Amino acid sequence: MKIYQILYEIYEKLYSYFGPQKWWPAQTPFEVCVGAILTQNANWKNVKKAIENLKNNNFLDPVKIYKISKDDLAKIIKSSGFYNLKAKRLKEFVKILVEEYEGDLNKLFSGDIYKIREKLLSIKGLGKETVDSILLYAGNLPIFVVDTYTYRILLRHNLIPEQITYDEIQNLFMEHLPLDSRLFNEYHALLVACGKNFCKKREPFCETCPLKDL
DNA sequence: TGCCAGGCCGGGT
DNA sequence: ACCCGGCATGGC
Repeated sequence: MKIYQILYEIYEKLYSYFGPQKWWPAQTPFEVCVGAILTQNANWKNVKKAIENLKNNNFLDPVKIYKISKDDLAKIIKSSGFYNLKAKRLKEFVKILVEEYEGDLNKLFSGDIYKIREKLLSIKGLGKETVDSILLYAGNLPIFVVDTYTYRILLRHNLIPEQITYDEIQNLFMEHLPLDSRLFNEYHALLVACGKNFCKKREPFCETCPLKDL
């Protein structure tokens, strides 16, 4: 069985089980960026509250976040957890966005995708998953997002070794699938759906998972 | 009710 | 080059 066949089989099974996921759950590209930072090791429901709180206070805007103090911002995003850290990270992000791209995500996203990726990765507090989420879901650029669910699901089906790196998993998808942002968008979202509903931590294998007969 | 969530960084070995 | 503790809330 070829790798790409397995990857397609996973996709097909998840898609027919869960249906289209319509990701990212946000109304604007900037909201995607904020969500990507706030969701670092956090429950999405808590992140949603934090984003709602930003909206209600009229702070879901690059320049507004640029100007507000870190401590005030931290209070608004409290429910997302690690709020002091994340307030700092959000401000680091908008600092670059405002000072170097006129606060315009379209300017940030124009040019070579890997140059943009390096630029974003140079911002303290933005790691690979956060940056790739921003590129794919805010920028609509064809990069595959790897997260803990991706790793856990592949590992549980013995498709990868335990000590594999982020880049290796990402390459697995990107070298064997067409570089299509719509496909990558849906695929990652489906893996998250599967991880949230079935492939839980601590359970050895899930008998009701749509991927059980892989 | 404890464990976990759509990570990342910095310091120690 | 790895490994680990710290960061923190709220859902279930």
